[in-house]
Amino acid sequence: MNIPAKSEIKRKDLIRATIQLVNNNGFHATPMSKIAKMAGVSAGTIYLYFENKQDLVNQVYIEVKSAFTRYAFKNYEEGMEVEEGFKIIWKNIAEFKLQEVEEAFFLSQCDNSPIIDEAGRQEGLKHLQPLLDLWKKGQKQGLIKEVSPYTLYAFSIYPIAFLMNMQQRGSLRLNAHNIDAAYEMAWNSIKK
Amino acid sequence: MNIPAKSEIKRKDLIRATIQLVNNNGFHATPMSKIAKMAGVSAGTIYLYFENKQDLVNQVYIEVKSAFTRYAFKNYEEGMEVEEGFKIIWKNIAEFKLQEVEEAFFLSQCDNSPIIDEAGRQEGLKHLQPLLDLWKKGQKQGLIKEVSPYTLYAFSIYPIAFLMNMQQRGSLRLNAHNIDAAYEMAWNSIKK
DNA sequence: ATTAAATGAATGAACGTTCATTTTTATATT
DNA sequence: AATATAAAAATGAACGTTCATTCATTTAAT
Repeated sequence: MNIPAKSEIKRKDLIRATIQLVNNNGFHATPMSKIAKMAGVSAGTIYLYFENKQDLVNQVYIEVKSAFTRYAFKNYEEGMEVEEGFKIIWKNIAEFKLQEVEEAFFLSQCDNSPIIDEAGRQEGLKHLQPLLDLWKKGQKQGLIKEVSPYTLYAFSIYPIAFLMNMQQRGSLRLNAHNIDAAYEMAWNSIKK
Repeated sequence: MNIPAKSEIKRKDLIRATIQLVNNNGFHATPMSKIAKMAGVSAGTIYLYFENKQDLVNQVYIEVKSAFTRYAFKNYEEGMEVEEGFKIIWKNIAEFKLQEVEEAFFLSQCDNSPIIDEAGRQEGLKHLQPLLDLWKKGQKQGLIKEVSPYTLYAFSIYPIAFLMNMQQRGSLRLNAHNIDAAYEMAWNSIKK
């Protein structure tokens, strides 16, 4: 196990603080001074780790997005049957959004607003390639509807974000039973 | 035909400007001075129509949300068969999001961020009641899955917002054929 | 003793909001 | 119809605050 350098600890603290504050107040209503205070450093220190505020949130976005992707493809291998593979990935994503609430909420806020510039967004999109490949394979095998990957994503993955938001607001309580039902709906919508 | 008072024209101009600017820059990155300039009034004038900035976006939100709801239930009547009624409402919502892009984009941004305070959000939620009633009827008749209305919404309505965002970013081009396919996916996910 | 890391007060730009003043509109008087 | 007067609407410069960023100085590490 690597012992992280102190500087790396501070960087993580800053990222954690940014996520929390942006979740609660939004990007522009989150002053650098508060981020610094929450991370336990002084205002100027942020600029040793990040160029400026925009660079800070870009880096946070990319970091969280790739944590998400790592989580999404846990236990998944390319050789798998289409339905089995999809189920694993779907459940991973659901689990991430329920376990890592702060990070998931941050992502959904970024993905639905102009906070992140186009460069950061492109960077974040790449990572879902294995899922797109799986869908393509499923379409070749006649298992999955012949619609664009965006449409498949819209009906099978995107709804998870809504469920998470509702749970976050206390309007909904998700348990294993609910999640199984939701998975069935996702699969029913994309299967041929 | 009513001729709107001049003051009402200015109010509408301010609302239109707010939608456009918040869509492009986000709420906090949209100064009152720019809203005023785009609406063709001076900064101080805004405060004759709205208490303050928060009140402005709250009112914009409520106004756009109720325009959306009116659109959603066009040609719908309570006596209808469940599947027919759902199809009409679904297509209305899709049409709104494709025709009234600015307004739809504004709503999706508000619904995924802390811009709108809880009061405004509650106000906006009420309006979907007829759809919730229709779903309840469908569940009684054994036509629709026995899951919470949030879950039904997540899989059948919420995806439309994603498709619209992608079309807005040029990643996707929606035509009548696409939309029919998308409707099938929505129905497949919620039907029993 | 040298280098690197961190600090936090200072700076200047930008913002929301106010209000004394001006401009426009409506009403009354000749 | 023309003019005078009052009321309403609109203006935009000014105010106080907040913010991102900088940098001379201090503290810690090597």
